[in-house]
Amino acid sequence: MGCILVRQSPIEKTNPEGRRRTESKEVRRQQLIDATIDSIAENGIGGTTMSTVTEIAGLSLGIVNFHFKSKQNLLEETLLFLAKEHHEQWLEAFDNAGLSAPEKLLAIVDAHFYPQICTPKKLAVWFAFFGEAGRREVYRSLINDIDQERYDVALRLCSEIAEDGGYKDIPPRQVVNILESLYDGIWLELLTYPENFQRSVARDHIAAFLAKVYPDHFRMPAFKNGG
Amino acid sequence: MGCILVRQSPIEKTNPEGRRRTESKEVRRQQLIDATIDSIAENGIGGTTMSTVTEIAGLSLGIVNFHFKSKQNLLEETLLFLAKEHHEQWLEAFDNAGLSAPEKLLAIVDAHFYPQICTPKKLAVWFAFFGEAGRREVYRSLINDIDQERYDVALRLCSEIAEDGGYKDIPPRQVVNILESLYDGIWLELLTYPENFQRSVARDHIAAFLAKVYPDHFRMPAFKNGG
DNA sequence: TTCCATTGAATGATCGTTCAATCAATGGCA
DNA sequence: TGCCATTGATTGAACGATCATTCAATGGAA
Repeated sequence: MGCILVRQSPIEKTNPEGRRRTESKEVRRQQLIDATIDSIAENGIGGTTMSTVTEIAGLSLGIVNFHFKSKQNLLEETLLFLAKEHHEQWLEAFDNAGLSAPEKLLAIVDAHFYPQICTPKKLAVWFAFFGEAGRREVYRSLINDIDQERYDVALRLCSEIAEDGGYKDIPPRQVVNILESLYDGIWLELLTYPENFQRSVARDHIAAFLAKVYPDHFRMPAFKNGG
Repeated sequence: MGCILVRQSPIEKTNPEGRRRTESKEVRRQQLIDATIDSIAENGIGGTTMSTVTEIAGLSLGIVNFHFKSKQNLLEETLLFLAKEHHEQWLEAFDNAGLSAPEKLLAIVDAHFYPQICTPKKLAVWFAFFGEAGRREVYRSLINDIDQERYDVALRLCSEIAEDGGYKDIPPRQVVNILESLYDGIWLELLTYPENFQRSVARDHIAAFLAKVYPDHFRMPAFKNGG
């Protein structure tokens, strides 16, 4: 969880438990963000306190207000971390995909179900933020730019596919709106009924939609019984 | 908001503001549930306190613990009220619809976007509950039976339609799963971007999906630019 | 007068935040 | 290298605010 990005200092001096007492700001901030994700997933935002976060991180109570302006700031940085992580993933998938528009679009879809992105823990945190009625505008404006880019790219791809295939009954914008709804809706199903769904099947549901809308450009996945 | 169900006592004696001081348990409970919906929509679950609820209801602080076992019990009764309200609506729509399976199914879809059900306030409350990570199991088991019925009915209808039309590429169960995901996902879009979507357009998105999956049984809605 | 709904002050618990004290790492100096 | 002063990270007790809940007192209906 972000540990890739942040270098741990070389082990020079360690306390009896093998942990350095002091670390760089960067390391501590990520450590606290990771602990916040764990705490929200387990206790919800309402049940997440400075105590739960610092206890999970194995640090002392006062340290959050040293590395973050406030608890609210810690929450916002946590949301931003998840948004950036997702953004990196789909952008990388997009770049590495084949050159055709369907391949590019399917890469974006698939990125939603990567093991690093689509974990029960992170889904719980996403919907914890989305569900915070009092601060929806704050959270939305935080990730708006990041989300907008994905929307725009998908719209461009769908327009190209629709043009190429002469698909006229559902305009590209509506296809993208349905796609975006499906991401969220299927994520919520995965979160609510984890025993009934697998990531791969969830992904196939979206692929099936695309195969129906753009039949000459996407292959219908094979569905077994159940799932 | 439920006011239809609960009779206000006849006005016999009123205080200077024109309100009776005492009311039946039934009236007070609904009054507090309505106030809870308002409070959650405005402040979130975390920001909803005994004070915010009783202030909105125009009652005194201590009254919630007189009519409900606890704050948590008030929250659960509120969720249950919304679930039952939704259940009533789609069941009535289902009964009043035409006899064919497509008509029945579309009635269930449409019920999700009734003005009484699909309000910004109530959507905010739904997702506030879904987002509560710490108590997801509690809330889920509360509404599970109610939701299961809709799922089963929809599955039966889709099976009938698939049989009738010889649709074989997406099994009925997967169609229903996608439908359920679309309800949630489109509700979330309506909640997050209320300025970009209208209820009727949101409903057409689902109708468009059905027209693609069961083309001989559902008509593709006409999409204008935008929306 | 009886009964029950209603009130709101009081209580104890828990929260976010502050900050003086403490600890460890680093750089300069001998 | 060995030693010390400086810097900055870390700790946790303390504080004030806010919360859910309790309950004795009050009000109104029958």
